[in-house]
Amino acid sequence: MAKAARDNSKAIQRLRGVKLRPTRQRVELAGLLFKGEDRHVTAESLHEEVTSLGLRISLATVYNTLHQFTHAGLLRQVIVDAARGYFDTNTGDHQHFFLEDEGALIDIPGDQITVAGVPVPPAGLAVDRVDVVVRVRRA
Amino acid sequence: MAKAARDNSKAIQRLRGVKLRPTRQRVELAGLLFKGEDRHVTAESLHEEVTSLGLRISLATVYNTLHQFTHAGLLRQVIVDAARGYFDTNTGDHQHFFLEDEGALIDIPGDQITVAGVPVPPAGLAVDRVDVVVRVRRA
DNA sequence: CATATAGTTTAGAGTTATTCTAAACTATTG
DNA sequence: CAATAGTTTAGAATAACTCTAAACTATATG
Repeated sequence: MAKAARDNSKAIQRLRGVKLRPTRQRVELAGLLFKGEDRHVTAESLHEEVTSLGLRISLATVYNTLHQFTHAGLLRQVIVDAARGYFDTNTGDHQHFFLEDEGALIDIPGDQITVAGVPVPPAGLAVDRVDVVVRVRRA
Repeated sequence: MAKAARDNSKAIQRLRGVKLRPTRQRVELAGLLFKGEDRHVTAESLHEEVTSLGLRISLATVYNTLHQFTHAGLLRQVIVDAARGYFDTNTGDHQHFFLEDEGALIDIPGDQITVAGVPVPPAGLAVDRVDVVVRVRRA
């Protein structure tokens, strides 16, 4: 029954669930990231968002937290751009459109794309993940 | 009938073919890149190779040249690692294994992998390329 | 074939994204 | 509520590029 807009109890639960101490910074970031629909952020974009909301979290902490969340399975890193790292709140099976002109990502549900014919990896190696990136630009 | 080992006439032909002046640096780099089988290089790795052969090409020129070759269609850039850019001498239709432990790439022939169900891109956008990266690590 | 010129190369400075470091801070435990 | 183990932070450091302006060179031209 707490005020919905600032209710961080879900974020705290989520952090406890993955054994991360619910510090003020982690709670605020988790609150932003997991509040609504799936999101794609970069460390800089998230830091700007945080700052524009009047919250105070250092950029280093944003980087640390994004990586901790990723290791904990709360986020997934998407590699589409050599210049910048993206983090995706959707950790399920899915793929991406990457809009090269504006550096934006759009999810493609995992049941929509099928990849067939992936060869057996060289001896001693196991497939970790198969990433599909559909690069699009202005027609 | 020139000495095979240092015969750069093919490299020069190739450069002329894409309207790039065959400077000493470009000829030497093209010679290394297109001499034999397909290769995957980073700017740093190629620069080290060049240097270890006693050739003298600045790192800036290696970067410039890799990009020029890419624009000319002689190379293709592969994005698999947030930290580093890879260039592939195989510009045809194909995909990659990425060995995460050692940062190496292995080609997967284009006729082996099939991607089905790619959705129509959002209005005004056209598919540029569909990249598949099979990330593998020690089993 | 000498030379003008447009294109190229380079060292080194600059930039950008990210990581490191060591000191200050804080959530949890007893 | 103090001890302590884990966190955060500013600022320095790093890594991978990119830029700049001056020196150089392939090619066209007289």
